[in-house]
Amino acid sequence: MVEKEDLGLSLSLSSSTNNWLNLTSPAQSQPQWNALFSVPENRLQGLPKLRGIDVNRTPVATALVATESCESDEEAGASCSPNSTLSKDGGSRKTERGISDEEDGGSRKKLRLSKDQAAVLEESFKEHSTLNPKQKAALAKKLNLKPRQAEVWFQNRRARTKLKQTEVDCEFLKRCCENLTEENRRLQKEVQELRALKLLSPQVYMHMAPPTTLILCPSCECVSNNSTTSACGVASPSSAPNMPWAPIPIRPAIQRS
DNA sequence: TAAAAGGAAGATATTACGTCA
DNA sequence: TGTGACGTAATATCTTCCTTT
Repeated sequence: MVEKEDLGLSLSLSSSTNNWLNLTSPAQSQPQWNALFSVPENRLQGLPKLRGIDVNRTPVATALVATESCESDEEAGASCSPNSTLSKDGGSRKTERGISDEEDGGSRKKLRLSKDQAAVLEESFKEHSTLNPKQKAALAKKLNLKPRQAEVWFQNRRARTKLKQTEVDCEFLKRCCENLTEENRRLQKEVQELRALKLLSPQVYMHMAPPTTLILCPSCECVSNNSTTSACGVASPSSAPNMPWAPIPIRPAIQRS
């Protein structure tokens, strides 16, 4: 699968049809996601303490053992979650074996990954945002985690990346909207001025330069007033006669009588 | 060859826990 | 010391893609 995070700017939230809108934006310069998501040092420093408990061992690890059979299934390619159910009222979960976490000896606990574990995961994520089963197993083994934990970390990491990207895209579109609104205002004003000019002195108007023509590039929809190439560099009709170019006269058609 | 069924994997929504101000 | 906000691990469910029949 194409890594969507690498696609520059795309607003679509669906997985396979995210090419409906592609805009040149600051995001194209590939934001430094790792900088955006880097965990503040001061936050990490407190993590290993955790009241002196090695979160990867007890009692969390003990509770996680309850899902061990599930993990082994997963290694064979099966997923755990569709077979488990959750009672919404108490958060008491029953596994496919019919044993709730509480019956297993503990409610849902969550561990904090150590600084080193997080760093390794981050490094791995830099290389590839998804894990194949082999990579998952290797990474889990390296970090002394369950494969499911590595998988979950990557899932959440992808979600965070996408959320951040969406925020950036949203900001960019806001700015686009503001710019277009301003441009529209300016053009409206220009139209009014030209209309007034035409009314007041038709002779001066007749000697003005011909209207500028904007070219709409069909591939990227950028607009250019260059007669041979669009802003994106795609050749215009004169050099590429097969391109479905659409010249846009920007000055309103004013009858010259 | 098209269609239905089923599974795998990722995306998304939500919950729950730990930390900090 | 209690509490609310926040980050994030974990879970549940949905969606998409691919393979098989």
